[in-house]
Amino acid sequence: MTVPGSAHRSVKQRIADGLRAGILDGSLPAGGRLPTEAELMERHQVARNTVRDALGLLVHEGLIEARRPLGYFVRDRHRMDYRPQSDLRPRPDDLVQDVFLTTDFGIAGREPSQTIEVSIVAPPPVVAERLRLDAGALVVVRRRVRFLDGEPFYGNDSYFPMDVAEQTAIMSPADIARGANQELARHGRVQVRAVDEFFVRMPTPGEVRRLELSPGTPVAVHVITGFDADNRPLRCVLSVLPGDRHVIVYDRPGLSENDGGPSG
Amino acid sequence: MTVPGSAHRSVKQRIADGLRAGILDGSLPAGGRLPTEAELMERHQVARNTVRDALGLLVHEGLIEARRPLGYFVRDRHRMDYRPQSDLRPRPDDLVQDVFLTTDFGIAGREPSQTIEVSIVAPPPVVAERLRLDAGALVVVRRRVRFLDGEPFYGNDSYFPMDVAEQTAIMSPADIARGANQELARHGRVQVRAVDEFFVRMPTPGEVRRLELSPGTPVAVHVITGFDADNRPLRCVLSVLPGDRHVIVYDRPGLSENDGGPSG
DNA sequence: GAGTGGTCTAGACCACGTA
DNA sequence: ACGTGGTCTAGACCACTCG
Repeated sequence: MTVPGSAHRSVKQRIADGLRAGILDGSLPAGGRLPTEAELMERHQVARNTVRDALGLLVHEGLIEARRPLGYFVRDRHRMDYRPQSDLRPRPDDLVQDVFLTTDFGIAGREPSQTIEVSIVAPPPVVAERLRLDAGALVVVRRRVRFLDGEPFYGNDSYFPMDVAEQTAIMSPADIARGANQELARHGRVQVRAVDEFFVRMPTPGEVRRLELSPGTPVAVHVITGFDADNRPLRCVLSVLPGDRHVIVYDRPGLSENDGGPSG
Repeated sequence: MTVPGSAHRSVKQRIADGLRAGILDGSLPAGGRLPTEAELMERHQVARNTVRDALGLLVHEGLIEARRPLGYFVRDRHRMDYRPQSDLRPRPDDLVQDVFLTTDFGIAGREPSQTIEVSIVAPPPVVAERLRLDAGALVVVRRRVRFLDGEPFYGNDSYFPMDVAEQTAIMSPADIARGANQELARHGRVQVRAVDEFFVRMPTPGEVRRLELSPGTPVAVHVITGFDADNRPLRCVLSVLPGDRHVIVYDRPGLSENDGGPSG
């Protein structure tokens, strides 16, 4: 068709707009089923590929997902909180509860589990940079996936320079009894400072498989670099958090003038 | 075709795999041009739509973008840091510089600018919750977009309950001289605590327009809720950070046992 | 088995910025 | 003007899984 005066929205855009509006205003509730492709073809009198293009927009916006052969469904989000600062101070759970009454923070009743796999590898560039490693240097990595009721919750890969990890329990593919920090401290490597970074991006195909991500699900990558008193990097932890399952929470005293903002 | 023994990868997947590998190993460098659709059709002996499906995968992974009529290009990322805690303590720029030698944190030489627009609206649900507003209650919102060299850098919307904002400079569509916190404090509303939350999701079409986002670019939504000494919410700030332009950095003392982790 | 979405083909015309 | 990607059509066959 290509109606000239149709507000510069293509057919697939207008089909997507209608469905999106229904999702946002609640007339298509979370978990609800959308019309089938055939129904949308009939309703809008267009070819199947046009309908699929429209649905593809919503899939990549993270609003819907296809469950073949049941149809398309409005995605439902049950996000859990992730607290990077949890070791710094006690969690003011009472206050948070009070503040966010309607948010689902529940973890109760869900069975946690994890897989751990220890290996010696060439580090990815992001890790090599932060650990200040020479090209070709190897690292010990503890690759972990944490699950809740069998559903992957996040990936957590800890990288250690070889000289830091050797002769410690870090090399063992089991949970570290008192945590990696105390294990390192027992060997004279005390971490006194950390830098946290968050990147936001679309997942790699490997992450999609490992964390069972639906299309349209971005991830936050939380990179923690720990340093000793001499400012030498001791470890680098790379957590991959699916965006549809987490909210990252910091609680802090202070004024917090609007946003922090960019700096250079 | 549907070759049975082809490792369960579809044709479009295999075309995408080849291009992705080239991007990741550097043989297709950032900023470089990909083959045209016609060239890929010829090379792989497939229909145009199949080629487009393959390229669509990479577009939605955020790896490439189309610049019509020039072709597809490998996306280049120049991410700037965003420091939510910048008002809490001086930035240890010296240390950070030392740690991340190769990351581009430069803001120098780029001309900042912003647009501000003040209005009274019904708050979005996420804000109404955090401000503990009754249904139907209105808020004052200062909607801001910050630019660097004319390129949208992030959106920053500050919401205030009506009773907090009225009679203050917040209602004026100009920059607030000493910042909103001091302006509120001048009126007896002192913020003593804040909770930070980060959500990761795909942008809405409105955000895509406002921030000029390419397809495959997720956003981090930084929600700050500020409280006074009586634990009453004073303000809620919603920053929308394009994932291709930012890295969020926290610097903190302490042990930071691996990751914090989920809590309930 | 029936019906869903997933993949692929082979065409057509359009919109747009570069040159 | 040209070549690029963007949109749309009208078909075909396949893979999957629910009932």
